[in-house]
Amino acid sequence: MKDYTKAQAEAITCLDEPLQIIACAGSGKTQVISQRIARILAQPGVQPRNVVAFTFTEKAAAELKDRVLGIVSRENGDVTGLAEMYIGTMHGYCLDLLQRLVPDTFKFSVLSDITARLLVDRNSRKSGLTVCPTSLASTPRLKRYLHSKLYLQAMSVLREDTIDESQIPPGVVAAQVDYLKLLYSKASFDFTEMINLTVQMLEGDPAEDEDAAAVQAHVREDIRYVVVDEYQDVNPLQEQLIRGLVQFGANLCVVGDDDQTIYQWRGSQVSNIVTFAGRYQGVRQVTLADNFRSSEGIVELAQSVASLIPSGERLAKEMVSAGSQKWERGDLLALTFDDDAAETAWICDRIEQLRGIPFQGSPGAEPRGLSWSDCAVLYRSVRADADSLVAELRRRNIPYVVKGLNRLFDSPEIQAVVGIFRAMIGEITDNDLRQLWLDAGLLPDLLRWDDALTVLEQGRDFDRGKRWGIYNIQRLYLDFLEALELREETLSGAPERGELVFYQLGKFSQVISDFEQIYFNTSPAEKYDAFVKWLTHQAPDYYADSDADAGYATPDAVTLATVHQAKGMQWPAVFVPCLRKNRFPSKRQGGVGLFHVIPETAVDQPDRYKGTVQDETRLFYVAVTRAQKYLALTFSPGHSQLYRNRSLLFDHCAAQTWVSTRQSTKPLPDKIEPKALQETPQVTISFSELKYLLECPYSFKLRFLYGFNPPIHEALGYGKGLHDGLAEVHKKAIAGELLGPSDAAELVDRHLYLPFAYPELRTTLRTSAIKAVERYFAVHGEEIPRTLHSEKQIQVHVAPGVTVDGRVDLIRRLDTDELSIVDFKSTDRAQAEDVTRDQLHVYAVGYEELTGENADLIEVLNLDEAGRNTREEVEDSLLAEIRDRIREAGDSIRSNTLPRLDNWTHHCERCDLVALCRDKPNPPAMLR
DNA sequence: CAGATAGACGTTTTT
DNA sequence: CGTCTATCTG
Repeated sequence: MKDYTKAQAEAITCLDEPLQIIACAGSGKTQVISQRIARILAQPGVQPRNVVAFTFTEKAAAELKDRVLGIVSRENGDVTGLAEMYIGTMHGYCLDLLQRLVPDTFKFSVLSDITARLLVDRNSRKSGLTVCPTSLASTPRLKRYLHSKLYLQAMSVLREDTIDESQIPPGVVAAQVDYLKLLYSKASFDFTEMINLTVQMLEGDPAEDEDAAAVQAHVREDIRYVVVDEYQDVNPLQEQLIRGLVQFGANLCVVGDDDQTIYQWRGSQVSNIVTFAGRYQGVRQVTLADNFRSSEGIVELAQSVASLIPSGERLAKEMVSAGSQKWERGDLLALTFDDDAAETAWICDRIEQLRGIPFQGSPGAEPRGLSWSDCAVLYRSVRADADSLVAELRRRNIPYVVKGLNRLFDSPEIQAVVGIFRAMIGEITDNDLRQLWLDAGLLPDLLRWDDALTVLEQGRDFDRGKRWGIYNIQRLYLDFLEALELREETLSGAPERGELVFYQLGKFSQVISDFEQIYFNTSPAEKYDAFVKWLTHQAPDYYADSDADAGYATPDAVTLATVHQAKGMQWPAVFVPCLRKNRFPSKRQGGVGLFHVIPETAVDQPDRYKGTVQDETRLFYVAVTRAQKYLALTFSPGHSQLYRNRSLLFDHCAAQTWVSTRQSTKPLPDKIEPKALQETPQVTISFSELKYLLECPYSFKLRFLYGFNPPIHEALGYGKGLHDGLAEVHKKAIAGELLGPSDAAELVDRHLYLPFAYPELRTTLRTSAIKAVERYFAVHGEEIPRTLHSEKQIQVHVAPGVTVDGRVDLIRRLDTDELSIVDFKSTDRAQAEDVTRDQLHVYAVGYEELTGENADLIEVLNLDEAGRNTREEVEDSLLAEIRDRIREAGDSIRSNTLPRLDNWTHHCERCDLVALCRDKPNPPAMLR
């Protein structure tokens, strides 16, 4: 405990009172939370499953998990059972909770922003979109495509915020009812509904609703400690969730910094954190004021920025520098330039100057030379302002990464791909298409073009068969690429180009999946027509700010990001350019907005959704506190009238004594060898991903790094439905309730969801599913009471930062008293889950980590009529070997060495993406 | 010099 | 559609 400050130690040891930790920037918050969780776990009688910790992002969760694991294994030497502690996002928690305890939701899947929009657009009336009234005189109704985003925002706000329902127009209420009806009829959650339904379960009457009773019983029995990180960004619905989880007396600890609230436009409410102590009884407040990240100059500057926020809207606190960095005159700069070009040039000059300057991460550490990745340029808007810097960095050959902006549809490669479908419906000629592909540099082998055209020709023929499912867009796309024999290596240009192009092609495969998931059951001609229209008019906008990070490897490059994306990060040198009036603080937005659907007065603190000067000040505070030592704030007049003047934030900073307004002419210290700080990224993969990785690293790369998806199969959902049905059987058995063959039809009807099947297939599959369940009861009925666990969540920690997680179908005690790990297998041709011995041994490793107990047997139970079951002993030698192989697999992801198999194997035979990898070997001459 | 009016312009994003 | 700026008007 002596490495901690007094405040930190107080936070760590306070386990029994409601605790509010106010953590200033760089105060070692994550370390404190992890240490506190380790303390909780060390108490006698506390099990890992008694602890729930929420983070804002998956990334933050991975980091926290790894820290806790590190501390626990160091201090206790044993991490058994830790997989049962939940550390993750609230969304993930709610989804998991529902799909464990509420059988009706087992079959539900989650819509992304994009697929939710597609669903609303396609069902414009049924979703309520076009019937939802607005207060606009000129646009009395919302329009398809144009307003689906706004409509979804309103649908979220209505559920997430504190709303005065009496003020909501009846038409809007009716629209919302329609929307939810559609969502549930499609067995889908949007991001809000996972939390909303969980809250309903937590607040429902257990006497009336058996699902609510099950959820509440679980919470009452298991949850004893709840920790909420980034508490300042919690919205009212999430606050309700937290209250529901602690309603039976669990301890609550919230951690946050009100000065860093930057998501109020998404509904988060600063007042949650500001009034926390007044809303819960006997709250202990601890302020972590020591900043271990930045120099005194930066801390003082940040303090002066925070003081611009009116005192009634923030918690009083005084951040102090712990002296981890030394402030020197000239580290902090506020500079003005005549134009954009001069500003950009200076930033590049400065980055080049700083490269190789000795830097110590903490006092006493070995100095290293700063490198590219130690510099970050943070914008209010990357989209609006970053172009000129990108051009200059490229001109100077300085490596850089622009976060979160990919502009997928701008690239000639994607335009060429879009051309395939435009040509298909006759919007452009085949010659135009060829020209597009030539211009994009995607035709290494012109001879193959005719084969590709044949694929197109066949695709155009809508009289091939009656079933709409055979007119599969994804299939056509992959066939087209296959006909061209397009390979990563054979593309012209620099070697990295192949990787870049494949990344784009893979993203496009994801675009097709998104579309086809919603439009699968549309007549072929209409479907292709709608696809092209969507690709030209909507998709570029939908995907404009979609995720662009390619894998886990971190390049040594300058980071360009928005301030929002920089949250939680730090760099030795930070640049904040384009500090222009109306940009930062940003001018308020016009346009058709939320309050044209929902009356402003019905919402508590409606200003959140509009953006205030205080919000912008908090955002700027976040930007400043990212810097460890060097911080440059710059301004040059923008091109348009609106952005000609200096930002008031810039002027405020320039007036601070710690800041220089002219760069010093004194020479910088002597340079040493630049050495990038290599952070080992956290790698978390699922069992199914691991399966691909162990079989063929390149197949893993194509699927999970590039994003290629296999075509949708009409029977998709069959295997899942069977699994879910049996899961309910076994879960009920654990609770003491035994189902039998007469329940088979009801089970299948509850769990089998076949969104892509045509009517005839649906009937066939339903019948065979019922038979399979009946057969299961007939063959295994007597063993059902021997269930120990069903759908058991397990995790394997192989090496620091490498986690594999997944679920084991069934764990049971045989009549021989042996412990058996069981995997169900069904012939679901869409997702032929081939369970290998390797994979089952991974389960055995996971089970051992979870319970400390060794499994004796691994079994595969085939649910098919003709299928064979297998049963074999767990092999200890294989267990050790599998650990090594997973560790290697983790390393290969991090270093991005994911090569093809050396030669054609049986894995290639069954791989549905093999066309993107290699040719089929020629059959032996005799067979030709 | 206050007030009216025309014209320019349009952010951030996890789950 | 709303906000900010420049310019015009009395």
